[in-house]
Amino acid sequence: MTALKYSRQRESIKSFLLSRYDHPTADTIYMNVRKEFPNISLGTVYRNLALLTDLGEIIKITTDGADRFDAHVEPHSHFICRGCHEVLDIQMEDEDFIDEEAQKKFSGRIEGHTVQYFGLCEGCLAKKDAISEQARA
Amino acid sequence: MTALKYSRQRESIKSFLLSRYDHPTADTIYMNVRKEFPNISLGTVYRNLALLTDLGEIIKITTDGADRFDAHVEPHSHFICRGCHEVLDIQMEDEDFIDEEAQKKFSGRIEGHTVQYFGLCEGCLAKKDAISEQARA
DNA sequence: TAAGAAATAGTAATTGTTACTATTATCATC
DNA sequence: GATGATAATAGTAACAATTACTATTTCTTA
Repeated sequence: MTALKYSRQRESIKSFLLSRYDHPTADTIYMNVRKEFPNISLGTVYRNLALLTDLGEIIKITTDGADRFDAHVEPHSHFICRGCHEVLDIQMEDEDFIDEEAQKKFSGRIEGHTVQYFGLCEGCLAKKDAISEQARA
Repeated sequence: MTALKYSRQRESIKSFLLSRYDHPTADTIYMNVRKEFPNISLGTVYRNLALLTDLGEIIKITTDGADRFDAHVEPHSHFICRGCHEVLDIQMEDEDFIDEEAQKKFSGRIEGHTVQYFGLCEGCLAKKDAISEQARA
């Protein structure tokens, strides 16, 4: 039953995540929370991220390289740039029906889904165009 | 320009992957290809998996734990069981329109997407029901 | 069949994450 | 407010997955 006990470190981790919209990694979170708790341990960051994820208070985004975290839990999708690997939000209205579609063809129980879009972000697209321009000259 | 050079090991890795529909990890691939090449190196497996992924001949599935690989590249989605972590295929007909929907709200270029469904597979569902049954008794 | 380059095996190093342990912080009860 | 039970912490060690390095081998082409 192990009751949950308050911790300032956990509070700080969560409020840092709430202030960010760029899906930071555990390490970035560690670097920033250290400003408030100079000797917080990286293990504490990981433990609390796992705990908050289990509680449903934050979301873990598993992608290439390190996992990323997001305290904005309203359903939304992510775009991952294959140029700079930045993770951006995409607000989709009502994707739920695809669960129902998938359920029709599946004998287990579908509880939800995640969508990751990929391509090039605005910045990388501009950079790429500049290079093609240059090659043409 | 570094020309691509044939290798029996790469061939063996690819043909093993083509024979499987359960999205094996690098380690499983290593174990199996070793039957044909007893002293193939794990590094060779990783290097070729990365190369084949870049060439678009196989797909890398990044999820909790080790990455998984799939040589069946026709567009399809994956279901990941939160009980046993098994990865199963789900064939969806024409999901492409969601790229178009997402593109409307996004200033970069969306080239594609992946969907991962989650829930409980048939086996884990049965197991869970058995436990509830027992609890009731 | 000989030369040049890519791929390999074997091993070491790196990265991201989890586990362990002695100490500290939180919280309910007095 | 002091006390005791236990959850959470800092610090460090261990771990698993993956990548990097290097001397040797294999493939290609001419």
